[in-house]
Amino acid sequence: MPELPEVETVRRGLRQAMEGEVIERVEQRRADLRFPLPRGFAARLTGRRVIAITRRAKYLLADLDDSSVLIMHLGMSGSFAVTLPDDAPVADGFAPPRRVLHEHVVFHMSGGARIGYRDPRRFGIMDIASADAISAHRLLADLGPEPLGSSFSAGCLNRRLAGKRTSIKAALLDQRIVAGLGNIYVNEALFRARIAPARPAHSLVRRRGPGQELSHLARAVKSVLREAIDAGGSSLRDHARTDGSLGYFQHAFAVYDREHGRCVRVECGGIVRREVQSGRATFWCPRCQR
DNA sequence: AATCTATCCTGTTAGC
DNA sequence: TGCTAACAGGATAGAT
Repeated sequence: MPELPEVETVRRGLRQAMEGEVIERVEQRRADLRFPLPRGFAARLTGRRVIAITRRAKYLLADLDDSSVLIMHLGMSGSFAVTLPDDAPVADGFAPPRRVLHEHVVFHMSGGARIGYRDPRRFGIMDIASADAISAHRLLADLGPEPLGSSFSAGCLNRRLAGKRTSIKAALLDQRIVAGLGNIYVNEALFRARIAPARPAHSLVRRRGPGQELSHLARAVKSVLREAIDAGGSSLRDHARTDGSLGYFQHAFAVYDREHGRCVRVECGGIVRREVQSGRATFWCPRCQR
């Protein structure tokens, strides 16, 4: 589920509960998620103080006080739930704590927070790496620029899309070109930029530097991600903030999951279409996206 | 080299 | 109501 805005929302929640605190205990309830958890996973984290929770693309990174880094990816269905000591249910004796289904890892923090990682489909990832080699880690090494960073721009797209014969939609989903977009936000950004998803990527490239289309596109990517972060992400099925509250950017979708809907540009009058493009649902307004 | 396809896994939902 | 099939926000190994 989670794309960059959802991961960023989760990061902000984890900061509250983890930064500056010591991981006092780790419960590991299965040996693997998408990949096997590293050897000695719980032992290597126990007693470590969390210096910072950062994000690279859709990866969450917990910098620890021994120069190691806990790398976490939510895959399609991963979520974190933070329970603070104050949240403890009043002892009325009628609500025994029910074991959460598909909760695979639990961190118990020195401040009393309980942080449960739940991931029904188990496409998520956890790994521990050394801080000095973090950007060379196999999961992070090939990632393109952060779309909200200063290195991502129309000029950057102009260079990276040159000669790409694949569709602009597939290109934006490629984490090597720009890192953090997924299916929802690619659809939304292309709508904002009024670019048809099936356009060959190279057809947007201009020899002498980025043209209007890529300028619009770079701006659209940034604006849709910023607005989604401000809304706490999009809650379709799995995504919730770490306190359980829902994001609400799904109400702002212009095209995603709006097949047969009227184009939100009222003067357009087009009808949103859905088509499967390289195996993924694509939504767009054929009238204003060209 | 670039680009597609199938696949990991489970839960939800659309359709019969 | 109950069953089955299709589909889901990701990423990648392997085929072409």
